[in-house]
Amino acid sequence: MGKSDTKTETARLARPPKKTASAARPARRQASAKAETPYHHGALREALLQAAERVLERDGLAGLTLRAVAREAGVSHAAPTHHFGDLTGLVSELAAIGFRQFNAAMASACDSATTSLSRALARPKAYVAYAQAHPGMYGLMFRTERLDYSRPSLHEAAESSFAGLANAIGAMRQEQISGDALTIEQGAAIARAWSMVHGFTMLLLDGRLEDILERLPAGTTAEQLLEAILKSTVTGKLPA
Amino acid sequence: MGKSDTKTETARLARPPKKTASAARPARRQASAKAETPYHHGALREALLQAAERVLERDGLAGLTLRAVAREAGVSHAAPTHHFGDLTGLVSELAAIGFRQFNAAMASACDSATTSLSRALARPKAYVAYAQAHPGMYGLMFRTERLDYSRPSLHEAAESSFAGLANAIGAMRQEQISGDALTIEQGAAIARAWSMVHGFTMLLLDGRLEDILERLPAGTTAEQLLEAILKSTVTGKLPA
DNA sequence: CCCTTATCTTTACATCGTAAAGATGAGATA
DNA sequence: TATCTCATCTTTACGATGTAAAGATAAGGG
Repeated sequence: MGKSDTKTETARLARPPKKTASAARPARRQASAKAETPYHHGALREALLQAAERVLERDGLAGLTLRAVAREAGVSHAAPTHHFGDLTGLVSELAAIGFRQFNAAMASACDSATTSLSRALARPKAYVAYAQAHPGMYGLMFRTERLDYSRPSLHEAAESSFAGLANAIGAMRQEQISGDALTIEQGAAIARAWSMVHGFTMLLLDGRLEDILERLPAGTTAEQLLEAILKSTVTGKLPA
Repeated sequence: MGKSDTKTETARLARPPKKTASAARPARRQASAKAETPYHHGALREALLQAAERVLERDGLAGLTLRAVAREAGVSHAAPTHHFGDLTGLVSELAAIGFRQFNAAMASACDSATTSLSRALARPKAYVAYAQAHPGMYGLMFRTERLDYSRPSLHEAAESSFAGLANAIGAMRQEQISGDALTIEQGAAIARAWSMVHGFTMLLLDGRLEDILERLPAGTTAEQLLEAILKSTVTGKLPA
Protein backbone atom coordinates (compact mmCIF):
# COMPACT_ATOMS: atom_id res chain seq x y z
CA MET A 1 0.00 0.00 0.00
CA GLY A 2 1.00 3.61 -0.34
CA LYS A 3 4.53 4.44 0.68
CA SER A 4 5.78 3.64 -2.75
CA ASP A 5 8.95 5.43 -1.78
CA THR A 6 10.39 2.52 0.03
CA LYS A 7 10.05 -0.06 -2.63
CA THR A 8 10.56 2.04 -5.72
CA GLU A 9 13.60 3.98 -4.69
CA THR A 10 15.36 1.61 -2.36
CA ALA A 11 15.45 -1.15 -4.92
CA ARG A 12 18.11 0.42 -7.09
CA LEU A 13 20.55 1.02 -4.34
CA ALA A 14 21.27 -2.66 -3.82
CA ARG A 15 23.80 -2.10 -1.16
CA PRO A 16 25.58 -5.27 0.04
CA PRO A 17 23.69 -6.07 3.22
CA LYS A 18 26.34 -5.86 5.90
CA LYS A 19 29.94 -5.56 4.94
CA THR A 20 31.31 -5.26 8.45
CA ALA A 21 34.80 -5.92 7.19
CA SER A 22 35.81 -2.57 5.80
CA ALA A 23 37.62 -4.30 2.94
CA ALA A 24 37.17 -2.11 -0.07
CA ARG A 25 36.83 1.68 0.09
CA PRO A 26 38.39 2.18 -3.32
CA ALA A 27 40.52 5.24 -3.68
CA ARG A 28 38.00 7.48 -1.93
CA ARG A 29 37.43 9.61 -5.00
CA GLN A 30 36.44 8.19 -8.30
CA ALA A 31 36.14 11.30 -10.48
CA SER A 32 33.61 9.34 -12.50
CA ALA A 33 31.09 9.96 -9.75
CA LYS A 34 29.69 6.54 -10.48
CA ALA A 35 29.21 5.62 -6.84
CA GLU A 36 31.04 2.59 -5.62
CA THR A 37 31.50 4.01 -2.16
CA PRO A 38 29.44 2.36 0.52
CA TYR A 39 27.90 4.67 3.04
CA HIS A 40 30.52 7.33 3.45
CA HIS A 41 31.05 8.65 0.00
CA GLY A 42 33.94 10.95 0.74
CA ALA A 43 33.07 13.67 -1.73
CA LEU A 44 29.34 13.49 -1.96
CA ARG A 45 28.84 17.21 -2.12
CA GLU A 46 30.85 17.63 -5.30
CA ALA A 47 29.43 14.43 -6.74
CA LEU A 48 25.92 15.71 -6.14
CA LEU A 49 26.66 19.00 -7.86
CA GLN A 50 28.07 17.23 -10.88
CA ALA A 51 25.11 14.89 -10.91
CA ALA A 52 22.80 17.87 -10.69
CA GLU A 53 24.39 19.54 -13.69
CA ARG A 54 24.06 16.34 -15.69
CA VAL A 55 20.41 15.96 -14.73
CA LEU A 56 19.75 19.60 -15.53
CA GLU A 57 21.20 19.53 -19.02
CA ARG A 58 19.64 16.14 -19.73
CA ASP A 59 16.13 16.58 -18.32
CA GLY A 60 15.76 20.32 -18.07
CA LEU A 61 14.75 22.47 -15.17
CA ALA A 62 11.61 20.46 -14.46
CA GLY A 63 13.67 17.30 -14.11
CA LEU A 64 16.06 18.81 -11.61
CA THR A 65 14.66 17.40 -8.37
CA LEU A 66 16.39 16.43 -5.17
CA ARG A 67 15.44 12.83 -5.65
CA ALA A 68 16.56 12.71 -9.26
CA VAL A 69 19.95 14.11 -8.30
CA ALA A 70 20.27 11.58 -5.50
CA ARG A 71 19.42 8.78 -7.92
CA GLU A 72 21.95 10.07 -10.44
CA ALA A 73 24.61 10.08 -7.75
CA GLY A 74 23.58 6.67 -6.49
CA VAL A 75 22.68 7.66 -2.94
CA SER A 76 19.51 7.71 -0.95
CA HIS A 77 16.98 10.40 -1.73
CA ALA A 78 17.58 12.25 1.52
CA ALA A 79 21.34 12.42 1.23
CA PRO A 80 21.42 15.82 -0.50
CA THR A 81 19.53 17.40 2.37
CA HIS A 82 22.47 17.04 4.67
CA HIS A 83 24.76 18.92 2.33
CA PHE A 84 22.44 21.57 0.94
CA GLY A 85 19.60 21.89 3.40
CA ASP A 86 16.87 21.86 0.79
CA LEU A 87 16.26 22.11 -2.92
CA THR A 88 16.87 25.84 -2.87
CA GLY A 89 20.29 25.19 -1.42
CA LEU A 90 21.30 22.69 -4.05
CA VAL A 91 19.95 24.80 -6.87
CA SER A 92 21.66 27.92 -5.57
CA GLU A 93 25.04 26.23 -5.31
CA LEU A 94 24.63 24.89 -8.82
CA ALA A 95 23.74 28.34 -10.08
CA ALA A 96 26.88 29.69 -8.44
CA ILE A 97 28.89 27.16 -10.41
CA GLY A 98 27.08 28.32 -13.51
CA PHE A 99 28.00 31.93 -12.88
CA ARG A 100 31.63 30.99 -12.41
CA GLN A 101 31.66 29.00 -15.66
CA PHE A 102 29.98 31.94 -17.32
CA ASN A 103 32.46 34.45 -15.94
CA ALA A 104 35.36 32.34 -17.12
CA ALA A 105 33.88 32.11 -20.60
CA MET A 106 33.39 35.84 -20.77
CA ALA A 107 36.90 36.58 -19.59
CA SER A 108 38.50 34.30 -22.13
CA ALA A 109 36.35 35.78 -24.89
CA CYS A 110 37.45 39.29 -24.06
CA ASP A 111 41.11 38.31 -24.04
CA SER A 112 40.99 36.97 -27.56
CA ALA A 113 39.72 40.20 -29.08
CA THR A 114 41.93 42.64 -30.93
CA THR A 115 40.20 45.45 -32.77
CA SER A 116 37.81 47.81 -31.05
CA LEU A 117 34.89 46.49 -33.05
CA SER A 118 35.66 42.88 -32.33
CA ARG A 119 35.94 43.72 -28.67
CA ALA A 120 32.52 45.28 -28.77
CA LEU A 121 31.08 42.17 -30.38
CA ALA A 122 33.04 39.47 -28.60
CA ARG A 123 31.36 39.83 -25.26
CA PRO A 124 27.71 39.59 -26.28
CA LYS A 125 28.50 36.82 -28.71
CA ALA A 126 30.22 34.84 -25.99
CA TYR A 127 27.27 35.56 -23.73
CA VAL A 128 24.80 34.03 -26.13
CA ALA A 129 27.18 31.21 -26.98
CA TYR A 130 27.42 30.20 -23.35
CA ALA A 131 23.66 30.15 -23.01
CA GLN A 132 23.31 28.02 -26.12
CA ALA A 133 25.97 25.60 -24.93
CA HIS A 134 24.47 25.36 -21.43
CA PRO A 135 20.80 26.16 -21.80
CA GLY A 136 19.90 24.37 -18.61
CA MET A 137 22.47 26.26 -16.61
CA TYR A 138 21.51 29.61 -18.08
CA GLY A 139 17.87 28.92 -17.37
CA LEU A 140 18.73 27.97 -13.83
CA MET A 141 20.73 31.13 -13.30
CA PHE A 142 18.19 33.52 -14.75
CA ARG A 143 14.74 32.07 -14.59
CA THR A 144 14.52 30.21 -11.35
CA GLU A 145 12.58 31.80 -8.55
CA ARG A 146 14.22 29.27 -6.27
CA LEU A 147 17.56 30.95 -5.90
CA ASP A 148 18.85 32.15 -2.56
CA TYR A 149 21.11 35.10 -3.25
CA SER A 150 21.94 35.42 0.40
CA ARG A 151 24.21 32.42 -0.02
CA PRO A 152 27.73 33.84 -0.21
CA SER A 153 28.90 31.64 -3.06
CA LEU A 154 26.00 32.59 -5.28
CA HIS A 155 26.01 36.24 -4.30
CA GLU A 156 29.69 36.54 -4.99
CA ALA A 157 29.63 34.76 -8.33
CA ALA A 158 26.66 36.77 -9.58
CA GLU A 159 28.17 40.01 -8.32
CA SER A 160 31.36 39.28 -10.14
CA SER A 161 29.40 38.63 -13.29
CA PHE A 162 27.70 41.98 -13.01
CA ALA A 163 30.99 43.75 -12.31
CA GLY A 164 32.45 42.25 -15.46
CA LEU A 165 29.61 43.61 -17.50
CA ALA A 166 29.82 47.05 -15.93
CA ASN A 167 33.53 47.24 -16.53
CA ALA A 168 33.18 46.19 -20.13
CA ILE A 169 30.67 48.96 -20.71
CA GLY A 170 32.90 51.40 -18.92
CA ALA A 171 35.89 50.44 -21.04
CA MET A 172 33.84 50.88 -24.16
CA ARG A 173 32.86 54.38 -23.08
CA GLN A 174 36.44 55.00 -22.03
CA GLU A 175 35.32 55.77 -18.52
CA GLN A 176 36.15 54.38 -15.17
CA ILE A 177 33.10 52.77 -13.59
CA SER A 178 33.30 53.34 -9.89
CA GLY A 179 31.88 50.69 -7.63
CA ASP A 180 29.40 52.79 -5.74
CA ALA A 181 28.05 55.57 -7.91
CA LEU A 182 26.82 55.82 -11.48
CA THR A 183 25.54 58.64 -13.61
CA ILE A 184 22.20 58.10 -15.24
CA GLU A 185 23.96 57.77 -18.59
CA GLN A 186 26.25 55.08 -17.27
CA GLY A 187 23.40 53.21 -15.65
CA ALA A 188 21.38 53.43 -18.81
CA ALA A 189 24.27 52.13 -20.90
CA ILE A 190 24.79 49.17 -18.62
CA ALA A 191 21.12 48.35 -18.26
CA ARG A 192 20.62 48.71 -21.98
CA ALA A 193 23.42 46.36 -22.92
CA TRP A 194 22.43 43.82 -20.32
CA SER A 195 18.75 43.99 -21.19
CA MET A 196 19.46 43.55 -24.85
CA VAL A 197 21.70 40.54 -24.62
CA HIS A 198 19.73 38.92 -21.82
CA GLY A 199 16.45 39.47 -23.60
CA PHE A 200 17.84 38.14 -26.85
CA THR A 201 19.12 35.07 -25.08
CA MET A 202 15.85 34.37 -23.31
CA LEU A 203 13.79 34.80 -26.45
CA LEU A 204 16.21 32.60 -28.34
CA LEU A 205 16.19 29.82 -25.76
CA ASP A 206 12.41 29.98 -25.57
CA GLY A 207 12.19 29.59 -29.32
CA ARG A 208 10.41 32.90 -29.65
CA LEU A 209 12.81 34.20 -32.27
CA GLU A 210 11.88 31.39 -34.62
CA ASP A 211 9.07 33.50 -36.01
CA ILE A 212 11.61 36.09 -37.05
CA LEU A 213 14.35 33.73 -38.20
CA GLU A 214 12.14 31.83 -40.58
CA ARG A 215 11.05 35.04 -42.23
CA LEU A 216 14.62 36.08 -42.90
CA PRO A 217 16.60 35.07 -46.01
CA ALA A 218 16.87 31.27 -45.96
CA GLY A 219 19.54 29.88 -43.70
CA THR A 220 20.03 32.90 -41.52
CA THR A 221 21.23 31.79 -38.10
CA ALA A 222 20.62 33.26 -34.70
CA GLU A 223 24.27 34.30 -34.53
CA GLN A 224 23.93 36.28 -37.73
CA LEU A 225 20.82 37.95 -36.43
CA LEU A 226 22.61 38.86 -33.23
CA GLU A 227 25.52 40.25 -35.17
CA ALA A 228 23.21 42.38 -37.27
CA ILE A 229 21.64 43.72 -34.11
CA LEU A 230 24.98 44.51 -32.54
CA LYS A 231 26.40 46.18 -35.60
CA SER A 232 23.38 48.40 -36.09
CA THR A 233 23.64 49.27 -32.44
CA VAL A 234 27.33 50.07 -32.56
CA THR A 235 26.91 52.07 -35.73
CA GLY A 236 24.18 54.01 -33.98
CA LYS A 237 20.99 53.58 -35.96
CA LEU A 238 17.40 52.50 -35.98
CA PRO A 239 15.62 53.27 -32.73
CA ALA A 240 13.57 50.78 -30.75
CA MET B 1 -3.67 5.72 6.77
CA GLY B 2 -2.14 7.85 4.09
CA LYS B 3 -4.62 9.14 1.56
CA SER B 4 -4.70 12.41 3.34
CA ASP B 5 -6.40 13.80 0.27
CA THR B 6 -9.77 12.61 1.28
CA LYS B 7 -9.92 14.12 4.68
CA THR B 8 -7.90 17.27 4.16
CA GLU B 9 -9.46 18.49 0.96
CA THR B 10 -12.98 17.21 1.23
CA ALA B 11 -13.57 18.87 4.56
CA ARG B 12 -13.77 22.39 3.24
CA LEU B 13 -16.33 21.64 0.61
CA ALA B 14 -19.11 20.97 3.11
CA ARG B 15 -21.74 20.37 0.54
CA PRO B 16 -25.30 19.92 1.90
CA PRO B 17 -25.69 16.16 1.91
CA LYS B 18 -28.58 15.55 -0.45
CA LYS B 19 -30.67 18.42 -1.66
CA THR B 20 -32.88 16.42 -4.00
CA ALA B 21 -35.28 19.33 -4.31
CA SER B 22 -33.54 21.57 -6.80
CA ALA B 23 -34.76 24.61 -4.85
CA ALA B 24 -32.03 27.17 -5.20
CA ARG B 25 -29.75 27.48 -8.23
CA PRO B 26 -29.32 31.19 -7.81
CA ALA B 27 -29.07 33.14 -11.00
CA ARG B 28 -26.60 30.73 -12.57
CA ARG B 29 -23.79 33.24 -12.68
CA GLN B 30 -22.56 35.04 -9.66
CA ALA B 31 -19.75 37.19 -11.08
CA SER B 32 -18.22 37.01 -7.63
CA ALA B 33 -17.09 33.47 -8.38
CA LYS B 34 -17.75 32.73 -4.77
CA ALA B 35 -19.28 29.33 -5.36
CA GLU B 36 -22.76 28.82 -4.09
CA THR B 37 -23.70 26.54 -6.92
CA PRO B 38 -24.09 22.93 -5.96
CA TYR B 39 -22.66 20.44 -8.38
CA HIS B 40 -23.33 22.06 -11.71
CA HIS B 41 -21.63 25.37 -11.54
CA GLY B 42 -22.81 26.80 -14.81
CA ALA B 43 -19.69 28.77 -15.64
CA LEU B 44 -16.93 26.84 -13.98
CA ARG B 45 -14.49 27.32 -16.78
CA GLU B 46 -14.49 31.10 -16.52
CA ALA B 47 -14.61 30.94 -12.74
CA LEU B 48 -11.56 28.71 -12.72
CA LEU B 49 -9.64 31.07 -14.97
CA GLN B 50 -10.45 34.02 -12.75
CA ALA B 51 -9.51 32.01 -9.70
CA ALA B 52 -6.26 31.04 -11.38
CA GLU B 53 -5.36 34.65 -12.06
CA ARG B 54 -6.06 35.54 -8.44
CA VAL B 55 -3.94 32.68 -7.19
CA LEU B 56 -1.16 33.57 -9.60
CA GLU B 57 -0.90 37.20 -8.56
CA ARG B 58 -1.30 36.32 -4.89
CA ASP B 59 0.98 33.29 -4.54
CA GLY B 60 3.19 33.55 -7.59
CA LEU B 61 3.96 30.98 -10.23
CA ALA B 62 4.92 28.33 -7.71
CA GLY B 63 1.55 28.65 -6.02
CA LEU B 64 -0.39 28.19 -9.23
CA THR B 65 -1.40 24.55 -8.94
CA LEU B 66 -4.46 22.75 -10.17
CA ARG B 67 -5.53 22.02 -6.65
CA ALA B 68 -5.01 25.54 -5.41
CA VAL B 69 -7.13 26.88 -8.25
CA ALA B 70 -9.84 24.36 -7.48
CA ARG B 71 -9.78 25.37 -3.83
CA GLU B 72 -9.97 29.04 -4.74
CA ALA B 73 -12.99 28.33 -6.92
CA GLY B 74 -14.57 26.14 -4.25
CA VAL B 75 -14.77 22.95 -6.25
CA SER B 76 -13.17 19.56 -5.97
CA HIS B 77 -9.54 19.25 -6.90
CA ALA B 78 -10.26 17.25 -10.03
CA ALA B 79 -12.83 19.62 -11.46
CA PRO B 80 -10.36 21.64 -13.55
CA THR B 81 -9.24 18.53 -15.38
CA HIS B 82 -12.52 18.23 -17.19
CA HIS B 83 -12.28 21.74 -18.56
CA PHE B 84 -8.59 22.02 -19.30
CA GLY B 85 -7.28 18.50 -19.54
CA ASP B 86 -4.25 19.10 -17.38
CA LEU B 87 -2.19 21.83 -15.76
CA THR B 88 -0.64 22.75 -19.08
CA GLY B 89 -4.10 23.35 -20.44
CA LEU B 90 -5.16 25.63 -17.63
CA VAL B 91 -1.91 27.54 -17.65
CA SER B 92 -1.99 27.96 -21.42
CA GLU B 93 -5.51 29.34 -21.41
CA LEU B 94 -4.56 31.74 -18.65
CA ALA B 95 -1.52 32.85 -20.61
CA ALA B 96 -3.76 33.49 -23.61
CA ILE B 97 -5.87 35.77 -21.44
CA GLY B 98 -2.68 37.50 -20.38
CA PHE B 99 -1.63 38.10 -23.97
CA ARG B 100 -5.03 39.56 -24.76
CA GLN B 101 -4.86 41.89 -21.76
CA PHE B 102 -1.37 42.82 -22.84
CA ASN B 103 -2.37 43.49 -26.42
CA ALA B 104 -5.22 45.70 -25.30
CA ALA B 105 -2.90 47.68 -23.05
CA MET B 106 -0.43 48.17 -25.87
CA ALA B 107 -3.09 49.26 -28.30
CA SER B 108 -4.54 51.83 -25.96
CA ALA B 109 -1.07 53.16 -25.17
CA CYS B 110 -0.29 53.68 -28.84
CA ASP B 111 -3.55 55.48 -29.45
CA SER B 112 -2.86 58.08 -26.82
CA ALA B 113 0.44 59.17 -28.32
CA THR B 114 0.85 62.30 -30.39
CA THR B 115 4.39 63.34 -31.27
CA SER B 116 6.79 61.00 -33.00
CA LEU B 117 9.01 60.82 -29.95
CA SER B 118 6.18 60.02 -27.58
CA ARG B 119 5.02 57.32 -29.96
CA ALA B 120 8.47 55.80 -29.87
CA LEU B 121 8.45 55.81 -26.09
CA ALA B 122 4.83 54.97 -25.37
CA ARG B 123 4.99 51.38 -26.44
CA PRO B 124 7.97 50.16 -24.43
CA LYS B 125 6.79 52.13 -21.42
CA ALA B 126 3.39 50.51 -21.61
CA TYR B 127 5.10 47.15 -22.03
CA VAL B 128 7.03 47.50 -18.81
CA ALA B 129 4.05 49.03 -17.05
CA TYR B 130 1.91 46.02 -17.85
CA ALA B 131 4.55 43.66 -16.52
CA GLN B 132 4.84 45.65 -13.32
CA ALA B 133 1.09 45.74 -12.85
CA HIS B 134 0.72 42.01 -13.57
CA PRO B 135 4.04 40.40 -12.69
CA GLY B 136 2.49 36.99 -12.23
CA MET B 137 0.84 37.10 -15.61
CA TYR B 138 3.94 38.35 -17.37
CA GLY B 139 6.00 35.64 -15.75
CA LEU B 140 3.46 33.07 -16.80
CA MET B 141 3.48 34.29 -20.39
CA PHE B 142 7.23 34.46 -20.77
CA ARG B 143 8.94 32.17 -18.34
CA THR B 144 6.83 29.07 -18.14
CA GLU B 145 8.04 26.01 -19.89
CA ARG B 146 4.56 24.62 -19.43
CA LEU B 147 2.83 26.45 -22.24
CA ASP B 148 1.22 24.67 -25.13
CA TYR B 149 1.41 26.99 -28.11
CA SER B 150 -0.45 24.53 -30.26
CA ARG B 151 -3.61 25.63 -28.46
CA PRO B 152 -5.35 27.97 -30.88
CA SER B 153 -6.31 30.57 -28.29
CA LEU B 154 -2.76 30.93 -27.01
CA HIS B 155 -1.16 30.74 -30.43
CA GLU B 156 -3.45 33.40 -31.79
CA ALA B 157 -3.07 35.78 -28.86
CA ALA B 158 0.71 35.49 -28.85
CA GLU B 159 0.89 35.84 -32.61
CA SER B 160 -1.18 38.98 -32.47
CA SER B 161 1.16 40.33 -29.83
CA PHE B 162 4.15 39.74 -32.06
CA ALA B 163 2.42 41.28 -35.04
CA GLY B 164 1.72 44.41 -33.03
CA LEU B 165 5.38 44.72 -32.20
CA ALA B 166 6.50 44.14 -35.76
CA ASN B 167 4.07 46.72 -37.09
CA ALA B 168 5.16 49.29 -34.55
CA ILE B 169 8.75 48.83 -35.62
CA GLY B 170 7.73 49.01 -39.25
CA ALA B 171 5.83 52.24 -38.69
CA MET B 172 8.80 53.72 -36.93
CA ARG B 173 11.02 52.90 -39.87
CA GLN B 174 8.29 54.10 -42.20
CA GLU B 175 8.19 50.76 -43.92
CA GLN B 176 5.50 48.25 -44.54
CA ILE B 177 6.27 44.99 -42.73
CA SER B 178 5.01 42.17 -44.86
CA GLY B 179 3.75 39.10 -43.08
CA ASP B 180 5.99 36.52 -44.66
CA ALA B 181 9.38 38.02 -45.48
CA LEU B 182 11.81 40.28 -43.68
CA THR B 183 15.12 41.82 -44.60
CA ILE B 184 17.94 41.23 -42.19
CA GLU B 185 17.75 44.87 -41.15
CA GLN B 186 14.07 44.61 -40.40
CA GLY B 187 14.53 41.40 -38.47
CA ALA B 188 17.36 42.91 -36.51
CA ALA B 189 15.31 45.98 -35.66
CA ILE B 190 12.41 43.89 -34.42
CA ALA B 191 14.57 41.46 -32.49
CA ARG B 192 16.57 44.28 -31.01
CA ALA B 193 13.57 46.19 -29.75
CA TRP B 194 11.90 43.09 -28.41
CA SER B 195 15.06 41.80 -26.77
CA MET B 196 15.71 45.13 -25.11
CA VAL B 197 12.32 45.65 -23.61
CA HIS B 198 11.81 42.00 -22.71
CA GLY B 199 15.23 41.76 -21.15
CA PHE B 200 14.71 44.96 -19.21
CA THR B 201 11.39 43.68 -17.94
CA MET B 202 12.76 40.33 -16.88
CA LEU B 203 15.73 41.84 -15.09
CA LEU B 204 13.45 44.34 -13.41
CA LEU B 205 10.94 41.74 -12.24
CA ASP B 206 13.76 39.55 -11.00
CA GLY B 207 15.15 42.43 -8.99
CA ARG B 208 18.41 42.29 -10.87
CA LEU B 209 18.35 45.96 -11.75
CA GLU B 210 18.39 46.91 -8.09
CA ASP B 211 22.17 46.86 -8.14
CA ILE B 212 22.10 49.55 -10.79
CA LEU B 213 19.22 51.59 -9.42
CA GLU B 214 20.71 52.00 -6.00
CA ARG B 215 23.94 53.32 -7.50
CA LEU B 216 22.11 55.99 -9.45
CA PRO B 217 21.28 59.44 -8.06
CA ALA B 218 18.97 58.92 -5.09
CA GLY B 219 15.34 58.32 -5.94
CA THR B 220 15.82 57.30 -9.54
CA THR B 221 13.02 54.97 -10.54
CA ALA B 222 12.97 52.09 -12.96
CA GLU B 223 10.78 54.12 -15.28
CA GLN B 224 13.34 56.89 -15.41
CA LEU B 225 16.07 54.40 -16.13
CA LEU B 226 14.01 52.92 -18.92
CA GLU B 227 13.36 56.34 -20.34
CA ALA B 228 17.06 57.16 -20.30
CA ILE B 229 17.75 53.94 -22.14
CA LEU B 230 15.11 54.61 -24.74
CA LYS B 231 16.15 58.17 -25.36
CA SER B 232 19.79 57.31 -25.79
CA THR B 233 18.69 54.61 -28.19
CA VAL B 234 16.44 56.86 -30.22
CA THR B 235 19.06 59.55 -30.34
CA GLY B 236 21.49 56.95 -31.56
CA LYS B 237 24.37 56.76 -29.17
CA LEU B 238 26.45 54.62 -26.89
CA PRO B 239 26.93 51.09 -28.22
CA ALA B 240 26.22 47.93 -26.28
C1' DC C 1 38.96 1.34 23.61
C1' DC C 2 34.95 3.94 23.89
C1' DC C 3 32.46 7.97 22.85
C1' DT C 4 31.18 11.79 20.05
C1' DT C 5 29.98 13.46 15.77
C1' DA C 6 29.46 13.85 10.78
C1' DT C 7 27.53 11.35 7.18
C1' DC C 8 24.15 8.60 4.98
C1' DT C 9 19.72 5.62 5.05
C1' DT C 10 14.91 4.58 6.49
C1' DT C 11 10.64 5.78 7.46
C1' DA C 12 6.90 8.89 7.41
C1' DC C 13 3.83 12.41 5.78
C1' DA C 14 1.68 16.38 3.33
C1' DT C 15 1.21 18.03 -1.28
C1' DC C 16 0.90 17.75 -6.27
C1' DG C 17 -0.73 15.93 -11.04
C1' DT C 18 -3.45 12.69 -13.06
C1' DA C 19 -6.36 8.65 -14.07
C1' DA C 20 -10.61 6.17 -13.37
C1' DA C 21 -14.96 5.34 -11.56
C1' DG C 22 -19.06 7.06 -9.33
C1' DA C 23 -22.70 10.66 -8.52
C1' DT C 24 -25.68 14.25 -10.25
C1' DG C 25 -28.55 16.90 -12.92
C1' DA C 26 -29.84 19.09 -17.76
C1' DG C 27 -31.86 18.37 -21.90
C1' DA C 28 -33.62 15.37 -25.51
C1' DT C 29 -36.64 11.77 -26.78
C1' DA C 30 -40.39 8.74 -26.32
C1' DT D 1 -44.49 12.76 -18.05
C1' DA D 2 -40.98 9.23 -17.70
C1' DT D 3 -36.72 7.68 -19.10
C1' DC D 4 -32.37 7.88 -21.50
C1' DT D 5 -28.09 10.05 -22.52
C1' DC D 6 -24.42 12.75 -21.67
C1' DA D 7 -21.81 16.65 -19.82
C1' DT D 8 -20.31 18.03 -15.46
C1' DC D 9 -18.48 17.49 -10.96
C1' DT D 10 -16.82 14.44 -6.91
C1' DT D 11 -14.40 10.41 -4.89
C1' DT D 12 -10.98 7.46 -4.67
C1' DA D 13 -6.51 5.99 -5.82
C1' DC D 14 -1.60 6.08 -7.11
C1' DG D 15 3.07 7.53 -8.10
C1' DA D 16 6.17 11.46 -7.52
C1' DT D 17 8.15 15.24 -4.92
C1' DG D 18 10.13 18.03 -0.70
C1' DT D 19 11.12 17.66 3.85
C1' DA D 20 11.35 16.24 8.75
C1' DA D 21 12.84 12.87 12.10
C1' DA D 22 14.91 8.85 13.67
C1' DG D 23 18.08 5.10 12.89
C1' DA D 24 22.50 3.09 11.04
C1' DT D 25 27.36 3.49 10.14
C1' DA D 26 31.94 4.91 10.07
C1' DA D 27 35.87 8.42 11.38
C1' DG D 28 38.55 10.33 14.70
C1' DG D 29 39.76 12.17 19.11
C1' DG D 30 39.70 11.54 24.30
